[in-house]
Parts: sequence; C-alpha cells; structure tokens
Amino acid sequence: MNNADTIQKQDLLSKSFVFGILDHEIQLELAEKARLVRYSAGDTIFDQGSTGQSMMAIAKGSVRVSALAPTARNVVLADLQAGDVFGEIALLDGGERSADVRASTNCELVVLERRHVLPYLKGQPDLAVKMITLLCQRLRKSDDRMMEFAFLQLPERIARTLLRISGGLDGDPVNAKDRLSLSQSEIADMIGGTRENVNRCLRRWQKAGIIDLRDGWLIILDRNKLADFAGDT
Amino acid sequence: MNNADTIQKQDLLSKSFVFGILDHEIQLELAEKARLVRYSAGDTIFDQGSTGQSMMAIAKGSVRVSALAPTARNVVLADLQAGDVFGEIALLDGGERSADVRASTNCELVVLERRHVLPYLKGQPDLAVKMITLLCQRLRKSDDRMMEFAFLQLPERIARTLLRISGGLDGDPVNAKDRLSLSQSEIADMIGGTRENVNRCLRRWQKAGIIDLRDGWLIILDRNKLADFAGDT
DNA sequence: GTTTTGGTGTGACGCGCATCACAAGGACGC
DNA sequence: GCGTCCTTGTGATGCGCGTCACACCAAAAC
Repeated sequence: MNNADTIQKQDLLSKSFVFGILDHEIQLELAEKARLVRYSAGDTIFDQGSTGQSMMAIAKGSVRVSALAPTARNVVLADLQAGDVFGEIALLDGGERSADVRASTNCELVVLERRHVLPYLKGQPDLAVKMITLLCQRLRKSDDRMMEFAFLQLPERIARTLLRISGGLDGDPVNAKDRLSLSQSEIADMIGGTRENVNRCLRRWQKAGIIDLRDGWLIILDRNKLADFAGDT
Repeated sequence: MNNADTIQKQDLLSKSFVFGILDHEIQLELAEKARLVRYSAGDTIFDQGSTGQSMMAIAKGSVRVSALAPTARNVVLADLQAGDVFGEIALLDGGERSADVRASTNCELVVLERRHVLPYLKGQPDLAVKMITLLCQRLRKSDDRMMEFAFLQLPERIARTLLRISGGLDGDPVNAKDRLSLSQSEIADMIGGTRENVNRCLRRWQKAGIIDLRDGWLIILDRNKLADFAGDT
C-alpha cells in the first residue's frame, strides 16, 4: 500500500458526511486501512441477506439500492451518488444486508471493514455521534417512506418521487433540475406500482401541461402543480 | 432530590437495554439527573411535530406510539412496555418528534434530557455503540414494516401483526401467549386497514378453525396455519 | 327503567390499481 | 434487408378493499 493511494482514499473519505468531521490524522489512519475497489456498471456490490462486514463510501459513480419485497417485487429504495455512504447498518450491528446494491455506472468505492471501524467508534466520540446522526436521518426518511407507501395513492407517490429526484423536495429548489432521464419501469419500481399505470398517470399530466415527455426525457413544466398533486404538507 | 429516589431511578435505568451495560457509577450519575414522571392512562406524553429535548425509559406501565399518516389516518406504530426506550430519535438529532406517544395505562417514565445525555455519549463509548445498535434495530424493523405495508395483502398483514403481538414472530415461540385482548378497530389501525375488513378476515379464520373469538378475546388455535397466511419467510 | 356509547357482524357499491393482452416505434446485431 | 429486445402506449377485465349503510348486543350514563 503506497502513500499516494492512502492520500487519495483520505481525500475521498473526507468528502463523506460521516468522516468529514474527523481529524486529518484519524482520516489518514482510516484511509490506510480502507480498500479502494472498482466496480463496472451492472456489477453486484452485495446481495440482500448476505452477512456484511464492511461499509462503503462512494468515491466515483452511482449505485442503486433495491430490495426484494415479500411478494417478489424488486423495489428501488435509493440511488446514491459520490459522497454518499451505504452498507453501514449491517456493519454496525453485524447483521445481514437488508438490501441489494448494484453499480449503476462504473464506480469506485472506499471500503471500510467492520473490524477496522469499530475501534474508532469507541475511541472517536465525534465519529460515533456523527454515525448516530446519520442513522437518525435514515430512520426519519425510512418512516416517511413507509407512510407514503402505505397511505398515498399512486399519482401522489409518483409526484413525490419526481420532485425528490429532481431535487425539489427536501432540498433547496434553487439547483433543482427539470429534465429527468427515467424509464417508466424505473419509476414504477420506485413507487411500487406497475409500468402501465405510471404511463397513464404521466400522460394525463402531459395533457394537463404539467410535464412533457420528449425522446426519453421527462421534463417538469409546472413544479407547483406537481407539488399540489403530491399533497405537499 | 433524595438518595432513595436516585437509587430507584438507577434501578429502573439498569433494566433498560441501552443503559444496562453501563458501570454502576455512571448509571447513578445519569439517574441523578433523570426525572421520574408519572402519567395517567390516556395522557399525552408528547405529540408528533413538537420539538423533543428528552428521551424516556418506561419504568412501569405501557405506552402507545402512533403517527398521523398523510391522509389523516392515525396508525399505531408500536406498543411499548416496561424496559423499553422511546423518544431517542428526536433527542439524538434534536429534531421534531416523529410520532405521538400516549400512556395506555398509568405509567412511570424515567426522563433523560438531551443536554444531560449528550456528554455521556461522547464520554461513554459503550453507550454510544449501544445506542447505535438500538438505532440499527429500529431501522431494520422500520424497513420490514414498510415492505409489509406496501406489498402485503390485508390478511397477510393481520396474520403477521397477530403473530408479532402474541410473541410468535421475531421472538421465541416458547413464551408466546395465545389469548389476545384486542379490539378489531385497534388491529385495523395497526395494519392500516378498516375495521370491517378486519372483521371479515377474522371471521373467515374463525370458521376455518384457525382462531376463536370469544367474549372479547382473540384466541389463536392454529399458529402454523396463521404463519402460512403470513407468508412467513 | 331509557338513552347513549362502543364494539361487533354483514351486505351493496364503486374506485383504484394489478393483470393480461396487444400494437407501435426505436436501437441493436445478423 | 430482417429479427430481437426494450420502451412506450392503451384497452378490457377482475379483485381487493375502502366507503356507506344498517342491525345487533352489552355496558355505561341518564
């Protein structure tokens, strides 16, 4: 393991929400123990149910987190980008992976092993507290999602999903992007519905002038109307 | 604050999953700062949306955690007993309460304030790690619940709920109790369905000899059949 | 006593959405 | 050229379950 590698990994770790607060030296120590792993688009990073002994921070590229629902539906839970961390649940409590993760694009991950991280959790109170904050965020999001899935109609879920992906929900609307490249099947998977009904809903909105569907792109024309459909509270 | 009180609170804290691992002295310190609060059955302990600066451990009695779904339905998320901890999410990240909590019976709670607990999280690595484990458990349960709500039919959700409450699911089946005192409306709230359909489902099962409904009690006659309906994996 | 309240049991009706079925248009390799 | 694969688009059909409606019974309140 050469020094340049370590510096690179340290740089990547420092960009992650969880590790950014740590001292430079601690980051270096962690980086030295971390592995840098590359995956090609489509590769399986890990499977639901496998035992997890590591967590990953995304250095480059993006990954898709999905899980097998009881009725054999495969639901997309999240799309994660560079800087995001995943796999920490299984690592922290030593349990099974609760979801599948696959590389959406070619990507580089900084992999930290359980046996390497645990000592730091006990020795670095800041890291532990930060990890707790991360878990709390996850828990809140997860609960919100649950409520959505359970009690919102399909159009409302679609609207919320579009707004969330485009960055209009729980992000500042300033740098929201209006052109999305999503297949209708992908949307269906994310909201737990069928492709057909997603289609019907989107076409209705297109006729109403709220969105536009042009050569594979989904363009949001009227954010406010969409937010109305989302029943934004 | 007299010494007997402190000892009592320390005793109660030590029974909780989270604090049991701490040294006797640390427990005493925490106990000294904690308040012992009593609530009468039906009292509101806190409301969804309020800012939370404290967490509670149940010393006596039981509480019901519920939340208002987007469509104004009130869903029962959990029923907690003595020894359980709740309210820790809002305390840990300083956010809003994500659910309502009401006293189901008369109960006594040991209340710990955010400003008192935070120093211990940083100073007591064991506590931080234990708290992380607790959050991980919550997250897993929450995710499972989400999947159930989203993709299981109503009868399957009822079956799972009955098994969980009776202790047959994710608990050892040895000390499972077969007689439950639940109103059908309560079941409906827990699974996010209507009372009428819960009734229809239960009566079907009664005719099939899987359960029995006698003077307000719900008696599980055939656990295995019920597990089949739950699609137990 | 009577009235009110809360749980229970059932039928009728309709909406939302999954399912099935099929057509049409591009992108790709042969 | 032609086949195949994926995405999109739309109609028909059916099931689950929410909603409304009403009847029954017991316990509590008057």
